Amino acid sequence: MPVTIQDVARAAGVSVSTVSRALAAPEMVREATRLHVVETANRLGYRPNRAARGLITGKTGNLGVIVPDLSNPFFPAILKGVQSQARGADYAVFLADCDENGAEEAALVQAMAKQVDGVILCSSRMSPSQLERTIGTTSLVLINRSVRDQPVVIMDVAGGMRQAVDHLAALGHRRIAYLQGPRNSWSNQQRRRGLRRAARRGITVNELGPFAPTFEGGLHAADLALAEDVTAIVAYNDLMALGVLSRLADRDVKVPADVSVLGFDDIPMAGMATPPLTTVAMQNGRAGRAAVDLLVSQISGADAGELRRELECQLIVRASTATPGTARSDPPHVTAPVRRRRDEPVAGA
Amino acid sequence: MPVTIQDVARAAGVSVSTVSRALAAPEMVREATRLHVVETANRLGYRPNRAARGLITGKTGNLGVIVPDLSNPFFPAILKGVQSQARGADYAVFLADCDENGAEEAALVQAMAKQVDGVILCSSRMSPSQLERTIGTTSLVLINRSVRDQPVVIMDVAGGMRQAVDHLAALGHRRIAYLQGPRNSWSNQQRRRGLRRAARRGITVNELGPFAPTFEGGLHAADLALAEDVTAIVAYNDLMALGVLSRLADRDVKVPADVSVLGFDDIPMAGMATPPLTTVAMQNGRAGRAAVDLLVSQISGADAGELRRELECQLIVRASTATPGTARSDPPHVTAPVRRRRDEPVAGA
DNA sequence: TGAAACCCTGCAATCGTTTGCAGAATCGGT
DNA sequence: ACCGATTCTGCAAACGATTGCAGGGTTTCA
Repeated sequence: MPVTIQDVARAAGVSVSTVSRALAAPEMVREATRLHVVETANRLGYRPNRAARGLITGKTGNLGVIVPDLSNPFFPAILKGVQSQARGADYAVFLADCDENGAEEAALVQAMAKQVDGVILCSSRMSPSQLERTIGTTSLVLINRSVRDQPVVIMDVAGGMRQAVDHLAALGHRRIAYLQGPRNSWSNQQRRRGLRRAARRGITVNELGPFAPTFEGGLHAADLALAEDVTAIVAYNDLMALGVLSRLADRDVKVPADVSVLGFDDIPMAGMATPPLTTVAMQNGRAGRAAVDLLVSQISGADAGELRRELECQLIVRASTATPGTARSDPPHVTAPVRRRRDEPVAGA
Repeated sequence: MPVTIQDVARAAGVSVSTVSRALAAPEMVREATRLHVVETANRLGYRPNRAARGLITGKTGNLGVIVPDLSNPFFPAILKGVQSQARGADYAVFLADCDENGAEEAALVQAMAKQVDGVILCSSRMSPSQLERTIGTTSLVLINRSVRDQPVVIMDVAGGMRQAVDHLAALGHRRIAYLQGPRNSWSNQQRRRGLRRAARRGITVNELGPFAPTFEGGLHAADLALAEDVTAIVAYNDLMALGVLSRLADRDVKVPADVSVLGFDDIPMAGMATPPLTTVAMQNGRAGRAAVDLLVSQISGADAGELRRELECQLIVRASTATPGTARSDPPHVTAPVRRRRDEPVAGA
């Protein structure tokens, strides 16, 4: 039923080789025949069968993307970049969701390997040894994880965090709390790295947690943070920060008057919170596009392709940060802030 | 480099046909050889080349999904269902994002056609004529759109809306506002269909809008709704409802004391708002799985496969709805609610 | 022991393309 | 008009799998 190259050849009165060349290597066939062939092909609505082509060329024209969890808004944002860049480079993309499971992820790469020219791994959950074993199966590009001399796209999370610290320092904060996400995650480590800037700025950082990187995690963390003697709270991500905001509102702690709150990621909801959240934006779409570029250049054999693409993060200042004590009704040096000490009991989970 | 069926055949000391059969048609080969072949295949790490198989069988073992916009959280939720169900049925999935563009969507189906056994269209943006032309290109399953006798998965949005109306009626609301989304969208039409139940319940509905189906659209709509003489506001979706909540909070209108607010979709953020949003949940993951089932059964030629799968919606009652005037400090019959009349000027966009 | 019946296995064609090689066509120059 | 040099074009093999058909081996029964 579908129209093949044979049909076109017959209709155009030439051989299949000529059709193939007319479409793929225009300089090898006379202009007149080329036009004629192209016209016939269009008329019949011919589209080459990529599988057949792949069989002989060894290239499939596909690439794969594996994400840990589609319902985490972070990944669709990247995917969207991958999508459009891939389409531009005439690649189709296979998608798989590994459910946050490293073994599953490795298996998916294996399963995909034959059908794609390369795979993009977003925030890979594989263990180092799994990863090591996977390298070489097919071309790989990693996003948000760096390993050996594999091409990677990295978000400069530490840099983003440094911007956040500088921002808080400039506002006059001297004691801040950092609410950790999953302890050993790459992201959490990077954020902590950025926090080291604080010392040089004369800021003390209380690291709390780890907490679940969710709204609920934020609710949980908020109370603990309030019990510390800090003027600003930096959350592992926006979801947690939103939770913090919500809990603080419940407890009648004013943001940013009583305490400043910072998030990370700049999810769409961040700008819609009350108050709108100051946060660090990552360039997810860009990351996706960059990953495709890296992958394509790796595939096309240009071993001179760059190996590491680092993307800036950008602090987005909104309304959840201000100078400490700013709008407080009683000046801080007169009345102690309504904040509990560490050793006092704390309400809520 | 990759291990082919030939390698396995050579290593096992049999012909390629035997290998093929040992793996695909176990009953056609002696148990002993089968075991031997399977063992060698595993040892060499053989995985059949799906493209090659597809060439001869005509089946690719892939299926495609096209969504209008990955950054709309509605779609990843469906995708996740598609993903896991497809993996279970041993299909790989191609993903494409058509950027809300019907023509692009049609083109993508064409491009995919040769590489997949069927395509799932989520909330297709194609015009009826585009759709008509696309049908027949390949097997199709539509989600959230019904057409001719194509297999479809439908969310019973009208039913969900009826639950919402019944809920409000039971609470005692008599005048409600509906904030419309994109005027001619299928979803908007379905919601309005469900609203017709209101009449039978003695409820008057003021239809406002259309508005952008976004947080900002909700901000915009909130003021207009307040100007109406209503006790409850039903938004086209949660994002708008969140905007409404935010605007209402700014204007010191208490929810649900002064006015009840209802959303639609049950996005993750809905439960985290203050107050947590009463909304209608759709079974997105289920829809994705159902679509795969329909597609697979259609592909495998069972023309007896069902054609229409309707999924219930479920009202999730949280804290943004209550009896009208419930917690109002002054009883409504004493002091008129702080709500403007339609003809008064209204602040904000 | 021989033949029929049956079960396995191998041969070879096939799917739709690409591509090296050789042959056909065209062209220019004399 | 003939020859060599250039273009073009076609033939056929190859990619990795599946599958109809036929042949080889084993078994069974007389």
